[in-house]
Formats: sequence, structure tokens, C-alpha cells
Amino acid sequence: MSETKGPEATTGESPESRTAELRLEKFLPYRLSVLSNRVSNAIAGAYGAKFGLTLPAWRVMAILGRYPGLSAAELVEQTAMDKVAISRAVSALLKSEYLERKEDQVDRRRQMLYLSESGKGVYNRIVPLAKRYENDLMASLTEEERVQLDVILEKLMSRALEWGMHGLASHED
Amino acid sequence: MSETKGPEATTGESPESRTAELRLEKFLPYRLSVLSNRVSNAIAGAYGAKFGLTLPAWRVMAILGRYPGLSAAELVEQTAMDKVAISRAVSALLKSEYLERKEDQVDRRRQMLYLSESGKGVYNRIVPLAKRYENDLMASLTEEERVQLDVILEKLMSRALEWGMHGLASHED
DNA sequence: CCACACAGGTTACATTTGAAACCAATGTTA
DNA sequence: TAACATTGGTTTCAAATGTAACCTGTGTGG
Repeated sequence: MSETKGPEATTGESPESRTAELRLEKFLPYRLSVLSNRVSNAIAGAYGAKFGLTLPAWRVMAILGRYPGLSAAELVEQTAMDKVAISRAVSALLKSEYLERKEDQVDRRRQMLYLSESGKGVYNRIVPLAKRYENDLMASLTEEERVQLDVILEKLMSRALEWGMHGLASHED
Repeated sequence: MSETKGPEATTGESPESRTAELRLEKFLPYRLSVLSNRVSNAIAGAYGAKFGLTLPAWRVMAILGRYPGLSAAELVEQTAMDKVAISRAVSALLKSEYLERKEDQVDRRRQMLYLSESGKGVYNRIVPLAKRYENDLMASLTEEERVQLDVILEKLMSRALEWGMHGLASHED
């Protein structure tokens, strides 16, 4: 079959010999990273060009479009982005008038965030664009595969999440 | 069927009403990005701490471990990283003596790259580490799902690749 | 009421990253 | 063999990102 030519093909060395081997093209973390970058860049390029939005800014809008009135801290939870990224995205969006904020009267540190009218306008135009990209990707899969993918991503995600909490059990060699 | 509560659940507005809606948590590009970042950061952290390698540097080593003698340009093809990233990774690795380079006598612009002895040492210790992470992730999937994932990633990747070439057919609204 | 620890956000600084200009060396055309 | 386009690779500069320090404003213990 289409075995990509590898070192051992010419040396005859077995894959489990003393020498470690890694096929990057089949290495999951690598594949995820490449795929994710390609996809994100393509989409970010599209609305970046049209609306002058950065990817983090767009994410903030995406969340606020569905959950108006969230605070920055809550955005952090929802988006898995960090404090600073959110803060910067928000202040950019305030400057471009896509967002408005209201102080929470009971806790004066807290700022509630909303899409402005023009923000909603942009939101309503980007969402379909974003969906077109996603649909186009998904169109390359069968209905079955789309379901499988959902399940798989969920599992991988929750596994990876656990690393964040207690690292990978190390063999300490 | 486990519809996560969304705005329309409370408003009774239909998903296909005038107002666009996007569920970020289910939006493929977003999920890929979050998963990929978590995974990459976890792993990069691990060997970054132990061997002082950046992620791009590690990728370069990963490739050269299997395909010694490649040039920077060829690394670009293999890794989907760009010229500059490769150039920097390589010069860092030369400085830390994990890499050696030989001028190609027939084309004197071209540099052939090899892992040094100590580079090979590092490589041989990182590969198992990397594999442990991957295995740990994969362990959360059934054997079937692993196969499915492989197929799906391949499809998504080739779709995304086409965007790079002739963009997404735009409706120009 | 006065410390003190803590949560929400922002700012400052250092690093990383990417785009474009750049410097060879090579190939090509005439 | 003189021009010119091309390719391998590096450098430069600006923008994006992450970390840690920092300023509020809130809660809590004494």
C-alpha cells in the first residue's frame, strides 16, 4: 500500500529497534495542529478582511451574540481564552463600537457586555459566513462521520482537559 | 436529544429566524482550535521543560530524525511550517548543537541538515514521551474510533487544503 | 473599623510570530 | 556572457501573545 518511504524502508531496521521513530504525518497532536491552523487562518482571513476583526475579537462577538450581558470573566470560561486576550479583544471591540458595556451596580468591578446595534449587524453577517466554511468542511464527511467526529472530539477534549489538571502520569525515566 | 440550552430555548425564537445564531461549543473550527492548543501546549510544555525545545524546533528534529539530510526548503514542505519558522528553529538547534549542517556541493545555497549525536540522543528520549501523550489521548477512544478519526482527519485536511488553493466559493452577498 | 486575602480587569514587558525586504547562488534567455 | 527571473535562506520590522505585576473593588476575620 501507499507506505510513505521511511528510513527503515532502506535500512531494513525494524520500527521497534533501539532507535525511536515517529511519523509526524500520523501523529495526532501534529495533525490537529496543522488542520486547526489551516482552518482558522482561512476563516480568520475571510472576516478579518471584511470586517477588521481578529480571531479573538470574533470569538467574543460570537459568544456575546448568543449570551448577551456576560462579563469578561464569564467569557474566559466560555471561550477557553485567557484574561488578557479577552480584555484586549473587548477593548478593541469597544473602540470599534461593536460592543457596549454596562457596569454591574451590585459589583462595581464587573462589566456586563453587549453587542451594539452595529455589532449585531456584523454578527448577523459573519455567522452565515462562518457557517458556510463549517458546512463546506463537513460536506466532505458522511452523516455518520459527522456524528463520529462529534463523539471523538468530545472524548479527546475531556482527556486533554485532565492533563491540564494533573498532568500526564510520568514514568520518570 | 441533549440540546444544550441556548437563547432560543427561553425566547422561543426559531433557529432560522432573521437573527443568526452560532453555537461556538459545537462549531468545528473552534473545537479544533481549542483541542489543538490544549494538546500542543501540554506536550510542548513537557519537552520544553526537559530539553529546552520550542515546538517548531521539536518538529524539525522529528522530521530530521526520520529523514536525515533534508534541506530547510524540504522541511517546509514536510511540516507545513513557513520558511521563517524553520530558519529560526534550525539556527536555534545549530546553536544548541542538536543539529549539524553540510553544504550541498552541487548547489551551494542548499544546506543539508542532520541530527548531531546529542541531537539523536534527545530525539530518542523525546519520541517515547511524545508517543505516551498520543497514546494517552488515543486510549480514550475505541479501536474503531481511532480508525474513524484517521479517515475523518484525512478528509477534513484535504478539504481545507483546497481552500488554500482557490478559496471558498463565495456567495458575495 | 482595620487589616488582609481575593476576584475582575488592565497595563507593561518580554517573547513569539508573520510579512516583506533582502542577499546570495543558480538557471535561463539571448 | 550580460541581463533577468527564481530559489534557498536570513534579517528586519511590526503585530499578536503570554506572564507577571498591578489597580481597583469585595468579602472576611478580628
